Amino acid sequence: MSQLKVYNSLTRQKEIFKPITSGHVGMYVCGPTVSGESHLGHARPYITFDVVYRYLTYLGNKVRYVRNITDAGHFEEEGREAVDKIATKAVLEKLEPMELVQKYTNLFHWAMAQFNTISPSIEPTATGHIVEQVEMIKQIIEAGFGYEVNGSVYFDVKKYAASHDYGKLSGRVIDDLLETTRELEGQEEKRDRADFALWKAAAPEHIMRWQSPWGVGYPGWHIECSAMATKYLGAQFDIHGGGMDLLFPHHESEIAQSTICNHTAPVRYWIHNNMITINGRKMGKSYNNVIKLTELFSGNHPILEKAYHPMTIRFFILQTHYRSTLDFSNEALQASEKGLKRLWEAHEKLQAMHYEPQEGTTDPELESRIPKLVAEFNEFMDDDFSTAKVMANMFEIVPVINSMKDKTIPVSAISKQTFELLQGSFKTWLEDIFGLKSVSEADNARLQGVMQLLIDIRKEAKGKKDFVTSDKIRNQLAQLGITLKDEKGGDMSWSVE
RNA sequence: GGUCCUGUGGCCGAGUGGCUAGGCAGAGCUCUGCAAAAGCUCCUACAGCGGUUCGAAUCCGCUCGGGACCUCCA
Repeated sequence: MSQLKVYNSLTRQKEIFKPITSGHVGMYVCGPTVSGESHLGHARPYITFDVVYRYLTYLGNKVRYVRNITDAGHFEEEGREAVDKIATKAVLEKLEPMELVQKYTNLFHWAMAQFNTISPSIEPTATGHIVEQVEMIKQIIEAGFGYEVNGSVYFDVKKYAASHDYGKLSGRVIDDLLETTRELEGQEEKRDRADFALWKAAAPEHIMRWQSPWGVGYPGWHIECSAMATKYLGAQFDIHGGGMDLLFPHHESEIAQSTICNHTAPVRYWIHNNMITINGRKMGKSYNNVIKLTELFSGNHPILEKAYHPMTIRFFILQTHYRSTLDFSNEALQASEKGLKRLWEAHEKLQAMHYEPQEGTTDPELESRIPKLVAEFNEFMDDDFSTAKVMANMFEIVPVINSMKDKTIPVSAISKQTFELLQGSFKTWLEDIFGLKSVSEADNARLQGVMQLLIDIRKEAKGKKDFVTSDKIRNQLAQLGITLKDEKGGDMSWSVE
């Protein structure tokens, strides 16, 4: 049994994964800001870490998976005015802030269910942890690393950097940060350009506001994750995940805050997924190239040639290593769609198959190759979650399964033991670890009964060489989006578009 | 401007210095009443130029592309 190795952004190398407490894993993943609809880019981390979660569980760990909901507006600087994203949007849509947040939270949960992701163990909200955040800020001030100006509190990065390595995670050099030529507005209050807000005083028109020792305001951008991760996972925990774009300043600042409060580095393994790009460019609001998940599922977007099933997206994401960029295109997605169909149909055939021993039919080549390919599933996954390589191995096995189904290879070409290994592994890996499920809407007993009837009639017609009737059945079903296939040996199978 | 990543066949994408990943598309064949599916075979690429090495897509250097972060961002 090989050991799980993960690429740690902090050390920039693959390390053997060892949880702090053997058999238990604490994992925190940065969740969505529910001020708007999630898009394709957001799907990547949640699917990636869903598989990480599933795999760690499969390895026998008890995993506490915490993923926050950011429902308190994060600080956004637009021109001179500091505007709270959620508050602004709420005014536009004429909704109560919490109403808006609820709407998008529900939508997010719906999308995650479409992707068949497992719900986190704890899904804390920022608004539900204002007290914890205030407490943490107090601690930072007491420790001498925070200062108050006009009702806002900032983190003193320069002071922190004197005794700690600020920039360790993101590879940033503090002096470079200070020298940045970029002109930023609304920074007059800060002692230093590199400082970041822990608490912001709320302007009168700001709707989301809470009482604090420094006046009415709202929490800064990074503090919620520090506070909630500490609360639910402790001063130090195993894994912190999120998109690469959060490395700086978000995660870097999180480390600084938590280190001051908890006197220890908060995270053992930082895991970051890469971006989904479109025409080589990161998908993001600022680039105006966003495809929302609802649009993706419905096909209702000018870029989209058709609707894409959530499982196609999931498969598409898992066919690439999580640390590589993944470029969106209709062509690529349609390739995934077809690939997944082939793989899944083979999987279903395999599960429905029965082993029949037959003397002298064993194929030594297959008998040695299949277990090897299956054993590599674990090896590849242990190598920093190489889902793409596991998929590749599965595709190598697909022709064998199809041939067995068509009886061009006897099932007994492999031993019963190997057959059961294969059957079990496909189920475990595709369904439990990769979290894929059937795309078909055919899981309906009544429809299955109707189809069986049509198949029986068609078989009779074919038996009488009445091809007019048999073609009529097949053609009209095709028009309804149901594909009927004649198989070797006279059987027929069907699938819904 | 600073820091970092990256450039693989028609497309998408794995790739640990030596043993042609895989998917999609394309071509041929087999099976088949036809169709679809499936099976078999073919298509063997690593931006360019140098260097290290017995041997480089993989290491080093330079050049040229592309991107991310430095500002909300998955």
